[in-house]
Amino acid sequence: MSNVNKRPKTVTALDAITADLVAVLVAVTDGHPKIMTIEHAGALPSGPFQFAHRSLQMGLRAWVEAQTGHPLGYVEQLYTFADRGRSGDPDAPHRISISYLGLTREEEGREGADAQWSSWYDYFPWEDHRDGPPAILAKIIAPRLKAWARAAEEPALQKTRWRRAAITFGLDGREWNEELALQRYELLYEALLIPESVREQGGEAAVPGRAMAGDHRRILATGIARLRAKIKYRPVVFELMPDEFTLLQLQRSVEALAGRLVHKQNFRRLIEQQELVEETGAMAADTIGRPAKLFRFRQGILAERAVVGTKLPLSRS
Amino acid sequence: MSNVNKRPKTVTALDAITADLVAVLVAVTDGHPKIMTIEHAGALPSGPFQFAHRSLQMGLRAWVEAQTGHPLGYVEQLYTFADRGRSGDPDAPHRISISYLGLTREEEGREGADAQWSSWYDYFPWEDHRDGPPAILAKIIAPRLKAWARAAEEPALQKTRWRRAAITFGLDGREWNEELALQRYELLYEALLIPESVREQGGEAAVPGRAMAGDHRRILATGIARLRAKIKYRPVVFELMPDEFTLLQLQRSVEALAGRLVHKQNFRRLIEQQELVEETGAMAADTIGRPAKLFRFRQGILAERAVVGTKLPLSRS
DNA sequence: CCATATTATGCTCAAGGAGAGTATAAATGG
DNA sequence: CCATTTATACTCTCCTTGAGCATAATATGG
Repeated sequence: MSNVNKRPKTVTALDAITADLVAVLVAVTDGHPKIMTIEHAGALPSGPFQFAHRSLQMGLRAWVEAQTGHPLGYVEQLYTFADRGRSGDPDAPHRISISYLGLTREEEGREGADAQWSSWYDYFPWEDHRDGPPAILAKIIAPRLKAWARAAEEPALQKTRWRRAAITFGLDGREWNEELALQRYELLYEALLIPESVREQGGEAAVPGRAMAGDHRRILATGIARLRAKIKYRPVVFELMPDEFTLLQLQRSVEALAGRLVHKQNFRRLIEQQELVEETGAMAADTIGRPAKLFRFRQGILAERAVVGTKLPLSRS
Repeated sequence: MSNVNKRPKTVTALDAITADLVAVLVAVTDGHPKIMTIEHAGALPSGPFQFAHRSLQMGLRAWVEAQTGHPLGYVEQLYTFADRGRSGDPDAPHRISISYLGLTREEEGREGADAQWSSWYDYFPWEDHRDGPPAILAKIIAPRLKAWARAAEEPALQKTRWRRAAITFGLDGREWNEELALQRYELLYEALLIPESVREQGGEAAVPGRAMAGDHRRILATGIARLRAKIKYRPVVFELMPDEFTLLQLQRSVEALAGRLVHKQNFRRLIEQQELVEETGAMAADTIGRPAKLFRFRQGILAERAVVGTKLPLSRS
């Protein structure tokens, strides 16, 4: 153990490592959760890591703002990937990818030629349960996972596999848990049901859902899972909202991210009792039905809530 | 934006980056939360990053087991630090530190010459509230933070500073929140009240608590905060327990990590109703008072609970 | 003008969970 | 036997949460 803390004194070519940033930039535009993509919606924005800033956070912030013109509201580090074989070429220089989650608002005409906003459900069609469980689940995913489970040699493994599938995808009468987005992707990956794993290890059919370069879709799944967990106890949704909004718009944004519906009255109760918002005095125009009050996020509450906590109602049942 | 995704083709010396792993290895020995340290308890175990494994997780696992002989139960990535100026020398090769949290059991005679187990409250004496708020809080920390707040130029900033201090440290009648360990460290760092920041930016007095090399104490604080949050909804405590244990021993371990006490009866109620444990049939020997039943962790439940969730009672009041 | 659709908003209720307290049981050491 | 210590079983109350009912305010089509 005594040699563990010896730090390398020199950097040789053999040690060569490159690091880059990968960003999951999220916005919600009238009920659609979007992510910034490049390469014809086939990759997440990424770029070589620069040490020009005091911290990774600030580096990412500056980088995103320079590249996209979007100010970044909330930033959070997601995960650092350095798995061998990510590039496919064993002699390639080792690459570490540090991924971040960032929240913004979609703004018109800000994207570059290569950059665009894409709905994240294009990549994960099984994740949107706002209109009930998507047909693809029962029709395609469940049967294939069952086949995968049955393909195991030992009966014990068959059972374990199927139980895992049932838990993560809410099959066999189990509840759907929207926070398991990453586990679901990883399970499909392991079962060779998505192009990314088929590409690497060879396999047959894939499940619907747009693929991405490298492991970008895994990174996106990580971001979705993290954000879905976070909105339940931190007021991060507000970063995605315009300055003024109705409570229904706020609710729709939460639902868009969570991929499931929320009880309207209870949602309002929770929002109001936590004093997260205040009335602007104005009413929403151009709406169907009874006009709604406009609200704005209470800035004063931010400092406190950012540390402590907030609750949003997302039932598990 | 179109140049964002261009990956660097060659690695030049200018790009040189080194990566290393830093581990927060936690064990609990009869009520004392311990971490593995090296360099006379002045640093966390760390070492150059090897790409010899399929993933960072597995790399860390193999590395820790080789170095310490400890099998690693639970492993979780904490954070990747790459702040400029971490080494002090601006010409030094850039270093990225990927930190991990690992849970084990302390075992006799396994440590190397340089490695030892240290109580984590040696580094964060203000974090242990099992015997009520530590005296150091009211006597030393609160006054110094008040002075720091008052030292601000503008009255508004003074107020903001003090409010932040009060929230994170539970002052002014606010509740203590054990999960804010990282925020507390960062606040003290910012207020130049700990050796690490004084060392960097110059300052006066420091608050009690052992310092560590580099930003290791920040990493440790990150690990503590993460673990304290995690034990409330994932059954990770069991990784720290021996094969058989009494419910009180289990409770004491939770309390050691959380740094606060738990209502005994409610703790048992929650543990039992979740079917996390099963009786071994044996009773604890060599105890004072009425002998307690011995329990073991229900292995069967692991697969399910690892995905879903568990609750441990840690009141906020 | 009225019926209908659509959204906003206020209120109630029942079940479950969480925090806290009481009471009793089983051991040990004097 | 008594004090002490730990184990274990219940109970009670408050709060939260999920869910539904009822009503208000607007627009539209007939």
